[in-house]
Amino acid sequence: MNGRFPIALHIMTLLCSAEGLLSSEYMAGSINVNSVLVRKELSNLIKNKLVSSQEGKNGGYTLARPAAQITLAEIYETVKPEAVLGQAKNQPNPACPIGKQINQHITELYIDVDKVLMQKLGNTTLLAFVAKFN
Amino acid sequence: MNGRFPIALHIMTLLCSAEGLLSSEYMAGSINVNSVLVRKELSNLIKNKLVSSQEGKNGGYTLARPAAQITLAEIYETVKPEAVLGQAKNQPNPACPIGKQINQHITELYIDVDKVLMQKLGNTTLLAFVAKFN
DNA sequence: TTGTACTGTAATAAAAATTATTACAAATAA
DNA sequence: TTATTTGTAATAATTTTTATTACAGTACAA
Repeated sequence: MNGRFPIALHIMTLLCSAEGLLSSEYMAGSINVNSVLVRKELSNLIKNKLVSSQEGKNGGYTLARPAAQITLAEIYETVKPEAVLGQAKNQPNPACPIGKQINQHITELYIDVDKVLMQKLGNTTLLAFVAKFN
Repeated sequence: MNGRFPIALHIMTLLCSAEGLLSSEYMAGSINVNSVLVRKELSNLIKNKLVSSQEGKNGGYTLARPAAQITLAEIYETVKPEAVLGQAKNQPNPACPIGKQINQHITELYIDVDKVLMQKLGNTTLLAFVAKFN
């Protein structure tokens, strides 16, 4: 697993608590990662309609919708990996009766786990998450 | 995220459906990864009392307890990463009011998510998981 | 209309994590 | 006592992640 979700959440938190537009440079300063990485993640958030941007001088980024209407599930959705609990890159032996079937059963398990996870994350709005900050 | 959980689950599934002892070499053949990696994961499963081993010729591995008494939560526990939904390696800017606090709030969120996840995985025994195989 | 400060994105490099390989000591069955 | 297996360390190869550099395009503002 990588750091995409924490970074996306950090971005969304910053945007939620900001007045106007924020630049990727400013956010990179708060998160403490490279600004190109921030813009890449923002580009992804824009594609998913959670953020909107304004190009040009004095441009920047802002939430596309009210924070009360955005859940953590939607944010996670934008960075969600193929496999919730990890994906091995091996190809199990098709000649083995277990190896032949295991990927299918893991996939089914992951679908169930994902459901539970999304339900949990869907319970918290971005606004509620940010409200916890002092 | 890495492939440790699928591999650990594959190991446990093989052991569950086996009669006697299985060698790491055999399991590596089914999983299709290096046998040293399998032994490393087995070593971890042994440390967590889910597997026991027998050294020497004709040695191998077997479940330490009946599969009906082992849940997927216990298996996940043995490979669980620090951060369920990913960990960024950045150190957020302590001079930023958001950056200063975000890690604490992410940690709290992760504790909640972990609870839900473990509950879900705790509902399925290894025996039940393996029963799905044809 | 020109300079400045942004976004957007590609290409590449650096760093970190994961997996594979090699090697060998120790155990135990035959 | 030989063969087979676990246990583990050291190292190499591969893959993934993150950083850096570069620059085109947009829009504001003097």
